[in-house]
Amino acid sequence: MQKVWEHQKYEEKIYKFWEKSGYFTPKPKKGRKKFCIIMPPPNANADLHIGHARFITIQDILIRYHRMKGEDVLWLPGADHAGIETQFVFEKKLKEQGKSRFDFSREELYQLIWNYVQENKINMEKQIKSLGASCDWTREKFTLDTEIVKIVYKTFKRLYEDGLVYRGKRIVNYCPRCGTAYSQLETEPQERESTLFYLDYKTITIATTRPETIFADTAIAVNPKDKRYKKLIGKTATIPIIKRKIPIIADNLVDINFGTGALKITPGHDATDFEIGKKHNLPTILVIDKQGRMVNTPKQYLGLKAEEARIKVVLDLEKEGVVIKKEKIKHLVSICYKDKGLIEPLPEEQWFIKVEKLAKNALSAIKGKKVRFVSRKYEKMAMHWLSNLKDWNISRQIVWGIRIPAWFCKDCQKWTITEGETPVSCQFCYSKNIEQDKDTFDTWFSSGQWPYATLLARSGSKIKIPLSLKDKKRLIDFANFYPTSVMETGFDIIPFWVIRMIMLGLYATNNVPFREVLIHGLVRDKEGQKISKSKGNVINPLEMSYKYGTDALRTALIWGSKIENDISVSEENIKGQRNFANKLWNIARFIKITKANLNWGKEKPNPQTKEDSLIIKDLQKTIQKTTKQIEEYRLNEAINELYKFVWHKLADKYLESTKIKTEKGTKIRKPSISVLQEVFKNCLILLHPFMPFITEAVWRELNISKKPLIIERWPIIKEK
RNA sequence: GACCGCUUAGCUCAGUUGGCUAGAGCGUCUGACUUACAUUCAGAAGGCCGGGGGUUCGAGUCCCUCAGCGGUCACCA
Repeated sequence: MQKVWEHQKYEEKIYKFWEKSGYFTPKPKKGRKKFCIIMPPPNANADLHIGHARFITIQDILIRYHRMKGEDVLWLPGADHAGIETQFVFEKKLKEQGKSRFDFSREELYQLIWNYVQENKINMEKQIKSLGASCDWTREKFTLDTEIVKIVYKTFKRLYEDGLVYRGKRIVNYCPRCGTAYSQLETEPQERESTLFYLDYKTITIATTRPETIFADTAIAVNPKDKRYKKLIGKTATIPIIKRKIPIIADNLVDINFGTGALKITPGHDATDFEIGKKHNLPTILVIDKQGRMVNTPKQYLGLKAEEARIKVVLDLEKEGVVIKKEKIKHLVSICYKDKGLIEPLPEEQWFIKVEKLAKNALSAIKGKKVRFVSRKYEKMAMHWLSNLKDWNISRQIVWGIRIPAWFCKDCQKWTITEGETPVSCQFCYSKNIEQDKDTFDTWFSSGQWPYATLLARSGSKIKIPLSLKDKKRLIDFANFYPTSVMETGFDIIPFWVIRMIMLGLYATNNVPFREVLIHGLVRDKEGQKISKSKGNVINPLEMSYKYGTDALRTALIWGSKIENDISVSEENIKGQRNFANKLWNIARFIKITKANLNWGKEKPNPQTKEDSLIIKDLQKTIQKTTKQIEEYRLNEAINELYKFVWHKLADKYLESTKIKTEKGTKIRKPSISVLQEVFKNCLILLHPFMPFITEAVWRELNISKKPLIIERWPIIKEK
């Protein structure tokens, strides 16, 4: 054995050995406990970052621990096509080459992105492997795999038949630059300073920040409780410039204290106004188109961008003398989460999921502890979201994704929904004049089905959704591993992903997709700052793994903070863990040099000195403690416990007490060897989930067993 | 504005049914060239556990309150 742990010589070989031997692939037996984690599929559009490394480590620790307990363990890896994200990244690349998506046909563009993603996927798999992830690559899934897509289609069709999917005209969050609508979740509020204009509508004065939309006004609303305006309800007001008369109506959505308490209603360009307009049967007028330019206005504004039009309109209003007051206010506007530009609320025909019922079922599953959140704060977050959800817009006007299996009949104006196959004709009037919707599904609609889709996909497509018990006999993976054990993921995607998996899982399978939810915090830098490229504090996990060893990186990623909390990681931390790995290596080396590794385990541990008894007692305590800590997901405490035991109790104290100096060199007291073997063997077992490479390497170097460590049994201490 | 969380050593953080002298890593300081390991060893300093009040035999831990920080949400035009 070399003087120091040289991880680079071992890691790749050991990983290949594990994978080739099939230890990552479960061979389920009846009656054995099952443990399953579906890996949150990383987006197949970039390198792994330190955050990925952390969650892969956490999941691998749990997986290895349960595997060593002798359970049937499945960790299913995957990759996400990540619709908008990926198309966005790809378009950026095109831009660098001086091209844009409009230079290609739909098919060409799809193929180009496909190739790009395939490349990334292979790269990503390599990176996950280098972190020691013991996931079952034979079951790897991609969100665009044929089998997965089939299941997504089926779910969509059934939702449609159940009346839970509808096509409706609603205000959507349209980004004129991205050329697509977004869901409620994909917009961000941003504080902006704007001018609030008080405009004279003859009978009443209103306040608005968007005077360019006055041409789309179809009413003025006041609060019914507002004494100032009671007499005016039912009368009319007059839009300046175009002099159109519009009714004054009452609606309690209007805030009495804002502006003048009178709100101009523009159903075409504002979500609240759209709602009010619907309630009062007001017409919808559009004055801004999808490119963000003015339409349906007096000639002088036509074709202008909305913000340019505003300046011109204000000038004209001032000329007319109807601007009563101007006031600077700070208010929140919606911006696109991708390009940070203004979102234009527009009424659009899109596919929506009615979420009320689904959310209600998800809520009661959480309340009934069918899904248990390990951390209470995140449970509250999920419940808060579920209680406030709006209908989910699942259409995206992009190419990269699963195309919606809906065909529009130009003759009878009805939609034919299929399970993916192209219909011969309209199912209502049999016209052949049909055309498929150009839109694709929101990525989260497919990843929301991930737990059951991945487990079912292996069994072929002859699956009915919802699944019946009869199906289960045939569907082995699904029967064995669903509901999965733990969903381990980041808090930022609780609303996008976690709650939707619960909703869709319950809907499609009548069962929750997972029993527990473990949410991890962010990786931060040494000072606790968020990691970002612009701050220049990026920690590259692959570089660190290469420099200090994967085991060191892994332990550093769970060291010191609770899983659910943010963690500070620095190169010094990783170095410190590298030192620990080296300490472990050198204990092994010492054992080998002194030939204390011969006949490993032949003799039962036979404590003779008080140090012998003490270390055996301490070992038992450590086993008990760490087992409990892992069970309760307190991985930081477990690794700290093991660190202290190995370094300070075993190496510093016990090992020193067994040394005898002879003329030929240092030896270990013979009667203590059996004790030392017992203790060290258990250290390797307990550390294996955290530091899989070095423990497996040492296990082999010392010839402890013919069986590899990865499938060695976790020790059980009987409680007294 | 609403909801949630945090405040413990110089720094980053543990401390889960309230109970030994409040811990870890890093950092700092003193000493050691001795060895399986200098990626080492022996030791030390450093804490009114944010402020105040309460419950209790006993509070870092439970309750109330104040302050500071952070997060999530929100239709205020």
